[in-house]
Amino acid sequence: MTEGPGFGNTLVCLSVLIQRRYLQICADHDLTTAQAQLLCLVKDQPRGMSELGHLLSLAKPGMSGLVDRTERRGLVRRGASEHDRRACTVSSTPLGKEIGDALYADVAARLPGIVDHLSPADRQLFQELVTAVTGETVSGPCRGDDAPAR
Amino acid sequence: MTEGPGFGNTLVCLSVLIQRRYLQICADHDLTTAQAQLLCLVKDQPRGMSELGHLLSLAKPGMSGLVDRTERRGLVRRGASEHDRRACTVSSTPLGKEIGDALYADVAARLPGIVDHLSPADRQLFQELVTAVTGETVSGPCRGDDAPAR
DNA sequence: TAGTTTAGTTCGTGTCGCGAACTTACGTTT
DNA sequence: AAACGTAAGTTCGCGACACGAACTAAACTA
Repeated sequence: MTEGPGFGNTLVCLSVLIQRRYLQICADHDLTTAQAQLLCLVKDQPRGMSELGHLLSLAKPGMSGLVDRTERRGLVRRGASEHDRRACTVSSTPLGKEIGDALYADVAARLPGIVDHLSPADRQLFQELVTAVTGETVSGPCRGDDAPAR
Repeated sequence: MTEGPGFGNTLVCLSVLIQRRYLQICADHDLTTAQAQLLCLVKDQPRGMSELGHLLSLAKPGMSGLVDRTERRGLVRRGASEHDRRACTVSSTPLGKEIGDALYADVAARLPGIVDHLSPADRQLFQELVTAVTGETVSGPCRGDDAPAR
């Protein structure tokens, strides 16, 4: 137990810091964070609803609603699955792909700004550690796996 | 620009990781994250609505609603301000204080679990860097100041 | 005293996400 | 083949959350 008692709370503060900036970036692209995350998962490949629900830690009604709203904005599209007539796949429309790519680039450009006041060496170190913490899952955009409970 | 293109997204992943765990801890204390943050800010001292709105980055209707809901649960109380009959202060009830303290302790105990798979040396390093990033604001619970725009 | 600013509230709207109940389709069993 | 259990999504009703606009009341200012 090397951590001081305040470390847990500091982590919350860090998360809030990131979330606020992320929210702002999403808003600049006229997206909510939920729709942004969906778009990022779908912009380069179609995915099934249950897969998305698992990645985003959403139950089925949550996924349905999110896809509904995003589809209504013309960013995403439901398609039929090949081998299962119950299932459907979610893919991005050209507009969605465009917005998703722009958002991704903007996140890459602007989010690291929260560490601007660190020295270059510390920035580098921080980046490596964050990558280690989030898991070696550097796979593409953003995963969301997290053993839900303990 | 030392950061790789994926760093911004990695930060989002980290934030999601923290948020999910935090959400679970809050749920275990029967709190939403919004109410938890409010409670933490108020459990050791009364604060005014506008101060809270600033700390939580909420507009006035958002604050009113949040305090409404939290007050309805008996965790928080509105009181009159000394020098301004328009203003009101928000303070915690004994129940709110109790729950807030328990939540705070639980956050301190369980949130650092996300770095469990790091080596002790890396953990220590990570903790220091996160503290540096969130600002020297180690003041008590959790602040929320963030220059809203870029 | 009149006009302006400030603190909070109320109202209407939209996003978000849950549980419960349901429909449809798949897979298996008998 | 008919029947059952299971899995994928949807719909409904609910509550939390937070915004802009419009409002009230108190404080400040001229």
